[in-house]
Amino acid sequence: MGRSQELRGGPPPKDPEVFGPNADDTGCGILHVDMDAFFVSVELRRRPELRGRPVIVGGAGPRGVVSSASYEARRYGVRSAMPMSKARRLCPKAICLPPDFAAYTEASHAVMEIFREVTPLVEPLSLDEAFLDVTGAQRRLGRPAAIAALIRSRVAAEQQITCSVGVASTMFVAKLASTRAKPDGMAVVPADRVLEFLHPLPVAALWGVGERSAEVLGRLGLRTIGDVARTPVATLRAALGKAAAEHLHDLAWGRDPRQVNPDPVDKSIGTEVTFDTDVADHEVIRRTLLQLAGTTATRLRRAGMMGRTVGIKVRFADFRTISRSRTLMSSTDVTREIFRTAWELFTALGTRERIRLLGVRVEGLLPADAGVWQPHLWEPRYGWREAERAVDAALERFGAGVIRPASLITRRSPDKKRGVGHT
DNA sequence: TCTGGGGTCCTCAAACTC
DNA sequence: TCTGGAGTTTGAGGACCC
Repeated sequence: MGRSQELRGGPPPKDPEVFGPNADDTGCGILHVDMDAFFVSVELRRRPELRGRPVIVGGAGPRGVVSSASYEARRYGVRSAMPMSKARRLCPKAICLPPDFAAYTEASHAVMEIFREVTPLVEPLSLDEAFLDVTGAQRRLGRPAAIAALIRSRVAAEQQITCSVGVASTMFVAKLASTRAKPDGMAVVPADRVLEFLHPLPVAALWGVGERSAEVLGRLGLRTIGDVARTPVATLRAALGKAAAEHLHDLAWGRDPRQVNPDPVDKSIGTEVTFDTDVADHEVIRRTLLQLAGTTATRLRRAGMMGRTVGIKVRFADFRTISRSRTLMSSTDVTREIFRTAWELFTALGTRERIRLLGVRVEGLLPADAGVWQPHLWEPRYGWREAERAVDAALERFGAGVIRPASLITRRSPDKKRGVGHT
């Protein structure tokens, strides 16, 4: 969940007069709402006795990372995406909780529902943040800053979660503004003061600049967004490529043509797993790929989508990561077909190396009812697809785990992270 | 220190098509 | 029929986002 505040927004030069809640919000129809330490906040609702204490939500296994940290834990240097082992070292007193995505998803739906009562133009970015275009809601609900305040108070009152809101004329600036407002605050960037807001910020605050690009820009002597703005696009292009150069130069001048899109379509669906300990046994790998294919296929069917390209991702013990993919004759959402392709892609690698992570992904998605699915000539009218749909229905009714491929049935309860199917 | 899992988008090269 | 070039598709890899 997000990069650290230092990297993202730099030291926030808080000036309530200029970028505070009372700044001029004329023409600032875009809101970016970001929940504060969302996963932790959801946990604290049901465990209020933990309030005020350092709390970390993260993977419990030996290779888990921090998903969310309370502000008390952040004081010790704990950050999201940090290995849990390091987080525990930095803050031994922290209470560490395993993630409960079902609870976070439910809380997220409730919050998004509040947003949709304000405007239909809501674009969720993840479970804990969303863009809202409130341009059309102003006659009904008042100025953008007033709408932002309304949202903040409703989320706090109805969900017992604080959030921060950025109010601006573009999505990019609204996002930076919400970062500056954290925690539990609001920032307004007046349309005529965007450059004043943007240019002192570090280059890493630009959307699309991560560690690598920041390093490249640093070698050019570019430290702030203002530096990027004043650099000829041709120079940026030579360093970063055409698309990135033009994109960053535009953002640096406050130009962001994107509009809030309430119906973004999924382009791929996939599942991956990191083993607790590296695995070289091909039988374990085969079973893991079958399980990953099954999960992916189930998610595809649940989403009503099919895809034509099947890909695998393999991360070796030394963290080298490769991917392989193959485009099929027609789209699929069938476990057997996805697994068969994934296994063929894997065996074609001819590797015996120890593996840390395996992933299966299906790309090139189309709605399943788009009529693009073509059964093969030799495929029976009612085949695996129908069988798997029946399994979906049974799982829906009787719960996860009641049905699974015979090759995944083990005497022990399955634990994919230890390698599927040790018997 | 030792790096999750879900994704998107871009670049580049090779293969393919016209 | 062969060939070169342009455009498109595919596949791999990497950077980045939350």
